[in-house]
Amino acid sequence: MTDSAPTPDATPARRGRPGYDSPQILAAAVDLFITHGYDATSVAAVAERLGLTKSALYHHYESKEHLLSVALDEALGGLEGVLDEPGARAGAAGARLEYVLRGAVGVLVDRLPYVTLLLRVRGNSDVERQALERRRAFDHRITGMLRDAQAEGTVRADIDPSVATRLVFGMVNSIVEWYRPTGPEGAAELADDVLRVALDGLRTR
Amino acid sequence: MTDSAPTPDATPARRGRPGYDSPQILAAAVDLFITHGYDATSVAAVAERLGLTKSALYHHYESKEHLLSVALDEALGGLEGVLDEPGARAGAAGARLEYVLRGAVGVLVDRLPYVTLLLRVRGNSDVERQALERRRAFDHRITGMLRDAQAEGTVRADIDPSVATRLVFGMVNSIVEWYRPTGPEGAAELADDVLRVALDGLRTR
DNA sequence: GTCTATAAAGAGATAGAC
DNA sequence: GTCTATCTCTTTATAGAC
Repeated sequence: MTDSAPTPDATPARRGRPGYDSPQILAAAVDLFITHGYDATSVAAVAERLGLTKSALYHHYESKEHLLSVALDEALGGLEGVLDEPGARAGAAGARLEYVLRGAVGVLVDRLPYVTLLLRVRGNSDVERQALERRRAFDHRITGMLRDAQAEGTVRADIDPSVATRLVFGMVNSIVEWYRPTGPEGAAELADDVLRVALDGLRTR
Repeated sequence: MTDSAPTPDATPARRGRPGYDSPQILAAAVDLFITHGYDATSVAAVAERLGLTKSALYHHYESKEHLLSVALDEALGGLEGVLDEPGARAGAAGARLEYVLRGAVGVLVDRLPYVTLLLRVRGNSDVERQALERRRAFDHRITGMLRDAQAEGTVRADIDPSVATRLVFGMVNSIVEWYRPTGPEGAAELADDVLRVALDGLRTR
């Protein structure tokens, strides 16, 4: 997706040493970043996981931070993509908000490791700060949508729209802490549960 | 709260060098752990923040991990304390659940840095794994409460109690990502907003 | 209770051979 | 595209003086 444009020689049959491509290396790195934390993960550990040396890895990615940057872009691109889909751009604000919530859950599940990594970024470098800035922009667009839904009367107006957005996306984002695609619950059911709680609450009526 | 039992000499008037006590050192360390991440924060950085040398700091805490351990205990003790209060132990399950949710928000706000740190722990050492174990035990007690509330009919039964607990506590926990006590919203108002969304949802009726 | 100095290990990154 | 070897810097932690 990111750097995987085929190189001039299409390497039809692989020979000799493994020969990883960039996405495979990225996936391994992200897995380690999530498990042990970005800072606690050494480049040597990523190389070892792949059965490579550090130097071989540096041939594919110019720095540890470059790995992080590509991974964060994968997550942010997915989330921003939801906002650009027709269902998020046309119709009543309440329906658009529902569409975006469902879409965000979908991206979370589809790109679980990348979004997990994104949600752990705290802004300790330029790469991280730029990612946080894109996250903020995403949040602001949702907040605007929720405010519109309050104005049209489909969402309760007794909560500040910014607080409501943060609470609901806090709930959505927390999915990365426990959801595993191998479990009994599918992505669609998960999204249904999220929408049930977010829109109608836990209380019986 | 943790190590602050007064030492034999009560040091009535301070003389000479700063002379920090353990809680002050802990607070500085936790602040840096949160800002830059535990792994990315060096002991030297903590010492520098306090105007001390590393050696002076090692006189108070035997290791970097000991600082983490005491900080996590501060957060876990607060959360576990809520479950031991009368309001969490007697009455209808729905009311107890509501009490615990409000109490958890209170602890989050009161001990914001410590709980923030707790919520970033991933289990990379014995100290972290023990903290995660205590968090899991806390969650299980809440899940039981929610299941009881479903049985008594005060909480909707069409969502798995474990999923419901995770979603609602995902929302509660996400507060540490943005809430600052200096802002316009007080802890009680925040808890009200959380309960509104968690129990009744965003949708108007 | 704080200091200077240092040990020992590991980090990110590069050079240059194959 | 991968290797070995190495550079330089930072890390946690300790020794021992004051």
